Amino acid sequence: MGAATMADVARVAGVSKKTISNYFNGYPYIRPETRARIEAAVAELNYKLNVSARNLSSGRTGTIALAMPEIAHPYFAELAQSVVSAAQRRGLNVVVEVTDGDRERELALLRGENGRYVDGLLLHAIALTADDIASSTLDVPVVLIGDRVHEGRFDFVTVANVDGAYEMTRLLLQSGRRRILALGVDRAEADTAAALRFAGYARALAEAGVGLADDLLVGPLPWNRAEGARAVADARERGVDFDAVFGFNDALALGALGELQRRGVRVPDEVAVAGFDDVQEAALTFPPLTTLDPGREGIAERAVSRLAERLAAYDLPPELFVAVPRVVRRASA
Amino acid sequence: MGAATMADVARVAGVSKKTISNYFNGYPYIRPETRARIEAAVAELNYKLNVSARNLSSGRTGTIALAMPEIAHPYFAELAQSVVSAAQRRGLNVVVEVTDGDRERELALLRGENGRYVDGLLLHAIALTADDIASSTLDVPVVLIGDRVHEGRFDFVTVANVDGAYEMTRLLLQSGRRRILALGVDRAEADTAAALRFAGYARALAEAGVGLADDLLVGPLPWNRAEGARAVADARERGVDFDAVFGFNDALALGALGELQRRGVRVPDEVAVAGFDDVQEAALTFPPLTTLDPGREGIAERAVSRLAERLAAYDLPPELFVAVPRVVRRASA
DNA sequence: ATGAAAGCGCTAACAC
DNA sequence: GTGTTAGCGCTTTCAT
Repeated sequence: MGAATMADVARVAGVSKKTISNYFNGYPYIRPETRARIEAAVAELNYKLNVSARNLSSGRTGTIALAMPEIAHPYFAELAQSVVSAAQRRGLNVVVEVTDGDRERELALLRGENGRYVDGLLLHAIALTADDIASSTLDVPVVLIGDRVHEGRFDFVTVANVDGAYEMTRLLLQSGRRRILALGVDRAEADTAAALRFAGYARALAEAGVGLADDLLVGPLPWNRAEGARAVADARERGVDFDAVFGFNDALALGALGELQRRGVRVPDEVAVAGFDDVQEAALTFPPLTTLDPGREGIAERAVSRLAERLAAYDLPPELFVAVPRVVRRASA
Repeated sequence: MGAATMADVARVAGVSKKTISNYFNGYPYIRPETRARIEAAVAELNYKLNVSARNLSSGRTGTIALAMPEIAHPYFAELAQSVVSAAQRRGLNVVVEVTDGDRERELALLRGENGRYVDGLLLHAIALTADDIASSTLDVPVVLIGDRVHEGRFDFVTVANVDGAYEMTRLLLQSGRRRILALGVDRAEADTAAALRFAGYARALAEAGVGLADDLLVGPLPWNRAEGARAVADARERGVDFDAVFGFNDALALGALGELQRRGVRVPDEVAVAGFDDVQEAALTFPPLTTLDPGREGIAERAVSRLAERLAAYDLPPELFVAVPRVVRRASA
């Protein structure tokens, strides 16, 4: 048996292979009657274009890879959704690679260990160092997404972490809060989200003449909900006095919010709560969470469009795109 | 320039092309010294296997498509994660297709309109009819995932919706609840999740000698959080008396839970709340949500492994796999 | 354990 | 508008 080929379709339709190829590639100048004969032949033979053959011949795959630590986390799920939509709009398919935030897996992608199977790579790495990134031997375009700003060979799409955290902290200060529990602090590595968001927090406090208090800085810790809840429970147990919580991501903030409610603390009257990410759920809690919208759609769109540009034109200089988060004020702060 | 090919690597390593091919395909009988020369040549030339060429030559792509209505919804995000993991374990890549639950897009996939670009399709369709599915002209294996049981040409992986809803309703009845608000009811189409879960609910009530009350059946409505909240608000406004809420998915249940809290109704003391899906968040609310775990991991694993089986062996009879949901009892009911 | 040669099914250049 | 031809870079017999 064996599936029908273009040659078969050409024969049945009584035209040349090239015309069939034209048909499938959207070439406009095909006579309506020819077109009809082609369509009939395609239906008769149940012909399916062999994309592998096209790929080999054209040197492109029409596919990009999206690599990220995980999919199930709301932030990444929403990002993946936006990336896939943006890619679909451009006729690109998306292969999703899950790295578990494992440096080896991230490196493997930058080394192209699986061979050349996509036209480009969108990589949200979390474990790679600047040197790792510089050492890439990949021969297709790469666009990095993430928090650590890596100026270097690749395009980079990131979020204004410092400014975002600064704005949110200012909002809390303006509403009269002075003892703001910061969840997710980690100053060990300079360019992580944890360090950058802390920097914004610290800057706002300094500007307002409010001192940094060690007992209000919680971290390093994993940025998930359980830890957010635990941190708040802990602070209360230890008798730490605070009138606001700023979770450096929504998961931490939502965990904190839940724990405060469990303890009967009124939000925002007694304690205000703010997050960072604007995941869908943030709008749906009670009270809904005040947070920072990083502009996920914009990030995805920019990352995909930049990759698409590189697919078309080589030798573009690396570009840095910084999305500016927008404060989304809801009832929690 | 042009990237290096196997022939180049063969030349530099001083072996034949076939040996290079063997090397990349995990053929074990290659002398260590040969292997070393190959590796040196690969590094020197920065050679990347051309997967398109391999695909054309071998007639396989090593890639499957996962098509679903959306990614950002927690249920689908978690399913996608599990599918990608299961596929990675088998050395398969996953292309994610988003259909928006649009029948035309779902049909396009079953018609193979994009040509042959994957070895198989995992389709979580929500709009397709049995006829649509029967009309598929796709020439690669298809495994359907979903709520509507479609016995037919394709393998089908689903959840025991009736039994699950029955068990949960029994649990509520056993804890003394008699007026159970059912969220998401829709009896219009026989084999939808809405109809099946309702059937389980009704069966449990009947068995317990509790009558169906029209004012306790809410739907049809979209199965999201806002609707869950609205349904509860509505019921309370209208003075409907209920001592439990069974949301036919977690989104509805979580919306209901939030609304009850907003209104100061104690959960589960005054009203118990139960859901269906066991999304991650269900464990993290306050109180944590009692729900049904459909066994997402198992579903994903089964769907992928069935597809992998079909990739290897043709002419397997279609199989129906029904995951039995497990009650996860938490504090809300 | 390795080599030689024949395709896989398409695209792209160019001709008409 | 349509046809001809020469590859794209592998895998796969079949030999050795």
